Amino acid sequence: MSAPDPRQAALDAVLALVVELGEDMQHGLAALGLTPARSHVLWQLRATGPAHQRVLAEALRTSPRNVTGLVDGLQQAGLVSRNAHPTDRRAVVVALTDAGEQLVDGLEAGQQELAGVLFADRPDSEIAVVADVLAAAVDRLRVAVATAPTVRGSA
Amino acid sequence: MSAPDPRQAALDAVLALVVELGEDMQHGLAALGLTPARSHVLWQLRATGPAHQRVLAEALRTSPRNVTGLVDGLQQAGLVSRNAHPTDRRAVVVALTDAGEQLVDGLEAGQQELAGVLFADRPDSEIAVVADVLAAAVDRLRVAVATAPTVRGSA
DNA sequence: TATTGTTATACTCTATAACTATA
DNA sequence: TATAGTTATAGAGTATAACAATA
Repeated sequence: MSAPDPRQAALDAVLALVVELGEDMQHGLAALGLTPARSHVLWQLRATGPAHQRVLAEALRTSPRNVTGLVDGLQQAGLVSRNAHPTDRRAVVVALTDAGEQLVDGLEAGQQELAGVLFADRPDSEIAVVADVLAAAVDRLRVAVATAPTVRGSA
Repeated sequence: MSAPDPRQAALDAVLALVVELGEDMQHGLAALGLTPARSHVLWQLRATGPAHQRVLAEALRTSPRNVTGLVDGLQQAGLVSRNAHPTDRRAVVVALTDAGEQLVDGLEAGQQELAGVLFADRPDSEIAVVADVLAAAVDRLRVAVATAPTVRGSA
């Protein structure tokens, strides 16, 4: 379609990857009885260890109400447990169960495998450029979002 | 965190960009009274012209039932119209209204602006590498998904 | 008999507001 | 009075199944 702006082409590729990646992830998670939102909770707990629901809500950038629902589902699936806070009887501490921890380990293994599939047959030098440029893009986007209310993409 | 596999680093950057990009898009769309799913319909209609709902369902990889709901919302917002099919009285042809077309134009302009923001201050040579590697990654992912049921990522 | 789109039903994610129990 | 988490309510996205109209 007539060689466009290289930046536009790069963004197009990113967006296409987003779509494809998102669908594959969703299918993979569904096969494990998970949803993207619930897997976020698991990843977060694994990164930070046991956490208050309020802290989880902030980290996931969602409402406390939503965390209640997500933790409900994960607890029912036996992937997390709700524990009493040692000093604050209002607070709930959410922690990964053994099954939950095992499941996230599996997700991480899948992710590494995925990285291999996506970038196979490409020299490390190119991959390094991609990682560098995209990491910088994330930073720029964060700054832009913080400055202006919204930069605006689409999908 | 100890220099990891460059491929893993690149995937991490992609995923981080996905999260940040996704949130910004969602905010931008919400400001226009849109959702990601509805904007997909608009983009699709713009790419292909007026379409049957059944074709839309396939293109969006969702159920016909879902298309009914999405088109309902867009029609109510005055962005698309439902028209009779010339020969098949069962079928409904969905088309962008002028307002809908205008809105997608605006989305595209925002997308181009976004591409500029993300990749500012980077030489074209690097951007070209990124576009090339990511486009290849999308292809590989599609093949992998078609071959194995799911490659598995996470989020 | 097959196809198009709909209604019916259900589940998840998300958000806001009101409420309870603590602090 | 403020905070943590819940219930109440509502809208959107998605999926399956049953159904009407048409092919």
